[in-house]
Amino acid sequence: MNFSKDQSAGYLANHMARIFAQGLTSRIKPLGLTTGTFPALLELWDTDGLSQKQLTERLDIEQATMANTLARMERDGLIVRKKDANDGRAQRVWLTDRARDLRDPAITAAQEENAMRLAGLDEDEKRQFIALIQKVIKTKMSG
Amino acid sequence: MNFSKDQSAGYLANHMARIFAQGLTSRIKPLGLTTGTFPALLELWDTDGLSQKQLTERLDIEQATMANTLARMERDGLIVRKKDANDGRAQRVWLTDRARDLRDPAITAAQEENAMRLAGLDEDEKRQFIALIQKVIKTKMSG
DNA sequence: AGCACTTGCATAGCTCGCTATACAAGTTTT
DNA sequence: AAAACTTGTATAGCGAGCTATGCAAGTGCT
Repeated sequence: MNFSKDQSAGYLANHMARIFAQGLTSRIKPLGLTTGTFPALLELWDTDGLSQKQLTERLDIEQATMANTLARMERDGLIVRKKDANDGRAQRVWLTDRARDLRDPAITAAQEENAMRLAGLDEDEKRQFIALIQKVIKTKMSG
Repeated sequence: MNFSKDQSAGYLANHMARIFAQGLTSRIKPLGLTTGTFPALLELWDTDGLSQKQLTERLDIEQATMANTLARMERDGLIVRKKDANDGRAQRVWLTDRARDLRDPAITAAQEENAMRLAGLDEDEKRQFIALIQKVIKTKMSG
């Protein structure tokens, strides 16, 4: 039974993700941000005041993971959590001014990281690459 | 400034890696294995008795991460660490019988997971997918 | 031989992901 | 209205990754 890690999609996916994560980590560290907060920030920059439930749905992240991430974000002054007026269970998440101000530099950092990592691919390859990953992800979401 | 997470290579890479990791986790849990040990096991199944240093180099994993992973592996009876005879600093890592016996079922599990996740791609797409990820990884390794 | 330097590993402490569990606030059933 | 169920968060505890730091074992210079 032969198995080469360098031909294994799962291994390669993990390796590549670590590389992206390390790069983004160092780029956004000067902003006082960490990678785990990024997805939540993207959603909130788009539509502020989402509930924790809505965030987990949009990001395919477990509820417990989101709760912990939001706790760190609140600790670090990026968000405030307020009880929903109509539903005493729900927590609505609101960005602070600081978080709003970080949008542009943070997105720039992410774009730079993406561009650098894909520098070895031509335009066609980049499109294919994105499309293929999306397809693999969709295979899970639908199955 | 527009930025869509679903067009961001870094975000997609992270998401895809999480999906692979969750799938493999559940598949190898019955074997008493976790994903973090998998890369080290692959190397050791191929050539037993590597040093910790050699493992970190072959897997592009930080030394501290490897030390922790090996500590868990030793705790779980997968490996034994023995001082190198010629170099009192180096630890050589040796598989236990149990770890050797797990090779075939573990690799089967990984192959099944890979196959399932790539089920939505045709043969040509699979080849392209692997090749593109390898290329992205290589961009880091060379730069 | 003695000193500084390098190398291999371990440890501390953090983020971020997960599962399992608890619990209070809603909702439905009876 | 009370009981049973569902839903939204929080917490505990673990794995896996990282940086920073410490330290003992080897190497090199003088």
